[in-house]
Amino acid sequence: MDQNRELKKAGLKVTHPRMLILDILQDPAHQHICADTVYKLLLEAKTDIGLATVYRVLNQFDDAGIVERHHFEGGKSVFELSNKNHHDHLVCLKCGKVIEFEDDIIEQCQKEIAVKNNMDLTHHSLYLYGECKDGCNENIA
Amino acid sequence: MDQNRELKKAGLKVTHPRMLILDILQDPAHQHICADTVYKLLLEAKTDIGLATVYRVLNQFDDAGIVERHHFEGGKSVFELSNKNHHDHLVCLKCGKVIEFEDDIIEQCQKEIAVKNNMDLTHHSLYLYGECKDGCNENIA
DNA sequence: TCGGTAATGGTAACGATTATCATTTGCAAT
DNA sequence: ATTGCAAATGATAATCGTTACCATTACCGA
Repeated sequence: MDQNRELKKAGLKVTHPRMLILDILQDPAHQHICADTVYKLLLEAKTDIGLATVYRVLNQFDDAGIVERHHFEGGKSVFELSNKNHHDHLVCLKCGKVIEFEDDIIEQCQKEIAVKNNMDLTHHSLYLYGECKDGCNENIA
Repeated sequence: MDQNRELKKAGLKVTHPRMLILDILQDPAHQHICADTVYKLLLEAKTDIGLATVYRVLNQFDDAGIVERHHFEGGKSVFELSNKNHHDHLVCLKCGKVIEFEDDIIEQCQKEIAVKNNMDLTHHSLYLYGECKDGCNENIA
């Protein structure tokens, strides 16, 4: 069991809810997922995990660095596994599609801006919003 | 009256609450202000404008393009007058200070990324978070 | 297997924001 | 100036995402 080790490494006890939530996060179909959707998926899977636990576990995963939290427009947090390279996001406001991208030049500029303004940079959030030119199904995910 | 024209141009009736809120937004001391703070200032000014009206008016100003809405970390919206050049924000997580900056290179990169991914860019949000190296009073505004 | 601590689920509570609705106000036409 | 009516307002209930609380349950080392 791989999740097993992942949880222990983070100092978290291996419990049923945490395993199931990690499963969902690891499913490529569920990138950038919100707490509510995780909860719905757990319900559909006929488990009886409470919404409070979903929020708690996602927060713990965030604290442990297992997931990253994002604030896209809309007011709710979305999470993604943090086992990939740093990247930013391009979000389609029509269909909800999320494209990940990396841009070294932007990263470099940000560092310079922080230095210029006498700040220690801890993190940043960059979201580009737009509309797919084609292949957009108009359904917000 | 300057506000008068500003409101009419936006197709908004000139009312007491809207004038007062516009006053507050135009005060350089109140850049990046949240709805709650606007309401508190109105209370201190011995007016009897309701919180609902504050939210309503800020939304109308946003729709009319009079203000811009930002989502800094912390979950609440902050507003600033949009009568200045486009810029992004650098936020100190210790003292709450907000520094505005412009970076043409970053802007250019963003456009290229959108093109590369076949998206029409409508807007973006870029926030840099960090800590002042000095002169930071540790009080969240 | 047992025991204690940590984790859980249900639900109440919370903060930010919006909806509802009866009352008041701006303002165009008189 | 006066009137009429749609638009705006204020009080408050309701909503949404999230957290707090607390009695019960589940991990896991001894």
